[in-house]
Amino acid sequence: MLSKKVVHLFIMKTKLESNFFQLVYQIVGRIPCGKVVTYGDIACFLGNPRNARLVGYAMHSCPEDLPWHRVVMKAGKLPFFGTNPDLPSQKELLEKEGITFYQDERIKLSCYQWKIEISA
DNA sequence: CGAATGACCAAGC
DNA sequence: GGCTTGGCCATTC
Repeated sequence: MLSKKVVHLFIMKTKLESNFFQLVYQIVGRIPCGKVVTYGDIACFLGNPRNARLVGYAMHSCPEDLPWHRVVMKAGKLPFFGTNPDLPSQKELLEKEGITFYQDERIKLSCYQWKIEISA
């Protein structure tokens, strides 16, 4: 986990939009290619380990340019299995980045989980 | 301001 | 291992 100081700085930085959602968006937007993050990790990073649900709620109304597909559940499952026929499914997007899955559509978290860090 | 909502999580069976 | 239950708390209505 990160030091509280880093988290504090990060929050200060994004204080303009002190909304929980905005912070979530900031983090998701910084996820590197080929990596994934869990809802719980994001919640932890923001200082509220129990807010995983809110993170998911934030994703529900996320901007289109956000790589939301890199956010997965803790068990490695995909939270939102492509309901939109027009858009590529989350699995497809991840596979395109070189991420592979088990047969049961679960991701290999141990390999791809990203340690959240904010280095400007 | 109170009540409902939710792309989650951990514990229990 | 999978399914069910309760709790969490910011956002919305």
